[in-house]
Amino acid sequence: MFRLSKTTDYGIVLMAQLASSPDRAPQNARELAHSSDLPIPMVSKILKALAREGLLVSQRGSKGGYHLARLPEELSVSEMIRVLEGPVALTDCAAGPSLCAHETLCSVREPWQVISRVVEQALADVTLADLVRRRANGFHPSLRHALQIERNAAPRDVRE
Amino acid sequence: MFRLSKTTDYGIVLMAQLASSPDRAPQNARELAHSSDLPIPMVSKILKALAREGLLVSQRGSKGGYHLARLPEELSVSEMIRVLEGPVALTDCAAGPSLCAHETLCSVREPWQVISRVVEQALADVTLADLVRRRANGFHPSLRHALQIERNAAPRDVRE
DNA sequence: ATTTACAGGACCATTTCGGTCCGATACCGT
DNA sequence: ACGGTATCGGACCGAAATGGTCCTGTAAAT
Repeated sequence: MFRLSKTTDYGIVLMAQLASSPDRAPQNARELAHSSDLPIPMVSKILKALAREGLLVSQRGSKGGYHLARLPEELSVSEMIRVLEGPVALTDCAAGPSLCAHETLCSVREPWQVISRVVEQALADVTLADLVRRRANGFHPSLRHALQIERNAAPRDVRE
Repeated sequence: MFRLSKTTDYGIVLMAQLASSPDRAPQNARELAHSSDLPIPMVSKILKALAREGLLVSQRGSKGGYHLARLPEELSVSEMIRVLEGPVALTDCAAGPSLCAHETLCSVREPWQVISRVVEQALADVTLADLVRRRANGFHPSLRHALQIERNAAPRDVRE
């Protein structure tokens, strides 16, 4: 259905939760599960993955928990997705060579690579810090194009 | 895994196949299956869906087949995806209201809507005609940003 | 009338996804 | 040193989506 998996979705919400904590103190799975209204085992599993991949730092034992491994400004949405979901690519052939049997004779492969790169770039232009800002004003300049359209409420290509 | 489904992938390949046919004569499922090296039943199923949704026009009977309902220049990738896969949105909450139980208290919902719109815009800027061009030079101006990066081979955000 | 080809389904196997649970290990406070 | 907490790593499971096939009916051309 072309959605991010729940795991990724929740993962980013959790990262945002951590980023918006005022004192940036470590939070444990139970606290995060409570504040984001998600089941604890799920939250725990996702946090483990994020820590294993180096986006979070874990602290075991009593008074333990997780905190961000980097500043929210230094962490792009594209990277969070890549870590939880794999390389950003709309098709297998755009992710890497020899993943699709038809790639030698397929004419749309190159375009897919370009499109995937455009999408990735858009996701790379949004940081975790942007996500926790109250409004969308601080987004990267390259997103102004789409934001403009949104503000003017004059979509060009919405036929449904 | 954040990929388009095979159905959508194949569907777009088939559309490209139809668009690149020189005389734009209707082609039947068997021909298309052969030229794209995909199983006939699968191709048939996808073509039916595309016709039902109005992207293709079907002609029954002998000498029948499918042809494009619109000019390749007038058909965006975003629309093909929307037809085969549903609305372009990275999360449920970005697709529409009341699809996610947490949407009232979730802080990242607005950003997701913006991001989804950016992605959709990128996909809307590529047409079927672009896909069948031999090179990617003719893409929409708003994609130059990413294309530049590709040409210069100086990616900013590739840590893997 | 016969042949061709789409239309609309039902149908199925396999994988993925969302979610849970457990034993082991590490850390803190007393 | 000990007990309480909390993460770590992994197995595990049911349900749903995915990829793919097949069959019956109907429209069109010769």
